[in-house]
Amino acid sequence: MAKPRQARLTVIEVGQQPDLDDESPQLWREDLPEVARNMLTSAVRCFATNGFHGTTTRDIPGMLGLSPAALYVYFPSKASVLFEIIRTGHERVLEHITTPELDQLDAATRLRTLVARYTEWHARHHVAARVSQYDFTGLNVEDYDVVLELRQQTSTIFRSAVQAGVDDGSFENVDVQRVARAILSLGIDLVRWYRLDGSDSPEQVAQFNADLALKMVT
Amino acid sequence: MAKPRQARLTVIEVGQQPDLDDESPQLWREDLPEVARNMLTSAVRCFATNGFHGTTTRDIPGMLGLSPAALYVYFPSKASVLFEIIRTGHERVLEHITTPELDQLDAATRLRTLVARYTEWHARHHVAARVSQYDFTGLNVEDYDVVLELRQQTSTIFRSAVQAGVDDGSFENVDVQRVARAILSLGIDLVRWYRLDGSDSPEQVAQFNADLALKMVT
DNA sequence: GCTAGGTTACTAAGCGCATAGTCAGTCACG
DNA sequence: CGTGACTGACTATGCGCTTAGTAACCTAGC
Repeated sequence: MAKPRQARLTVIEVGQQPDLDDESPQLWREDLPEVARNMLTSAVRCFATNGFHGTTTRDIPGMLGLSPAALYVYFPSKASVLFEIIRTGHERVLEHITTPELDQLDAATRLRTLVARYTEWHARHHVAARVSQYDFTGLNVEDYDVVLELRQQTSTIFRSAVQAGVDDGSFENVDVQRVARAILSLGIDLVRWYRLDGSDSPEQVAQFNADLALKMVT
Repeated sequence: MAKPRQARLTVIEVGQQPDLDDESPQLWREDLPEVARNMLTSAVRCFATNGFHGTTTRDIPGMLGLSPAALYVYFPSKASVLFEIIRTGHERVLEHITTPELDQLDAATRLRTLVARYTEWHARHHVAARVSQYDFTGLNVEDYDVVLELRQQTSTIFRSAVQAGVDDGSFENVDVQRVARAILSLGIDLVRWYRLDGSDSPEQVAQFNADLALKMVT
């Protein structure tokens, strides 16, 4: 029986509170070392619980049973960990709602699909999404700009979908900007209260929000 | 001409960025000294910009041109400042949506009024409301419980209003819990993006959200 | 099979600075 | 001369980050 490399007990179980359980651990880039990906998962949980400024550089590796210095083996700074999380989150949600077949659909189905996908993603990754939304201001200026660009691309996709339905007459003549904002609000605000162990499955909230979006435009 | 008591220039103008301008300064308890109320206004702006943990005890009195120690003349700790802000915010919004004549109205008008009032309040006090929503987790346990109670009262008012319409048949047979949550989301998520100097007045967003709420139940 | 030399994956210790909070003291005003 | 309003100077602790070091493992040569 091999002697364990690491004598100290890992405290990763502490992070397994039900409200911090989601699919965020599967989010990270494959080319990162496994420990780096664990570090991001740990950081996501710390940031989601205490915020970026409320989390210390000891907390993040500490959750993995590693020493404070271990963080700096994989990341140059605490801020770079935050950026990696938020950028990845924004990229993933964008690629999840961007599918080529969407343009072939009629306006109503297109909007339904978009809202359902957006909502389901936020439900499945609500811990990482919470960090992406709430600790946005912890980013430094250059990083902020990168993320802002991704956010604007996302908004544009929703506005276009609403606009398309208004143009072809299948939706009412609604205020496109405001309706798109309201639809995004429903998806984003989910991260404030959603729990995977609650009564609503990701698919159920997704369907519910898609229904609401359709009601908003008719 | 009276020599100014305070030689140092006040930096209160720094807080007058357009996105930090709202009616929060009128929120505080009348029985607090004027300087204490200024301190709360200053703290609201700091917390809204950098979060509770991202704000130092020097920042808050510093915005008023006062020394670091001045904060402790009016408040026992930084955490007590946060609590005063969040508690006051939650109390004020609750008293703003709780009006006796509401029960006399038909279900649709009642819901419209409720949503419009809730939304308008969040628009007018979006800076304080942002702190109330985002720095919620900075509270210690006892304080958290006090605020949670106020939040639950607010939720209940919305759920009852939706339920009433379902019961008397003026609304569709919707999922009351989910619809109420979606309506609250629209009001709360406002604080993430709303600016008083933007294109939407508080009355306009209020009307828009009230319309959306009605669409959700029909 | 055994070891020298190199590599991987971390840690122990701590530096310098920032931060929350304290308290004796000061100063304008009545 | 007292009082209310506030400050200067301070302390103890916590924080982000660095650096030199090391245990465990891998590989090559004999």
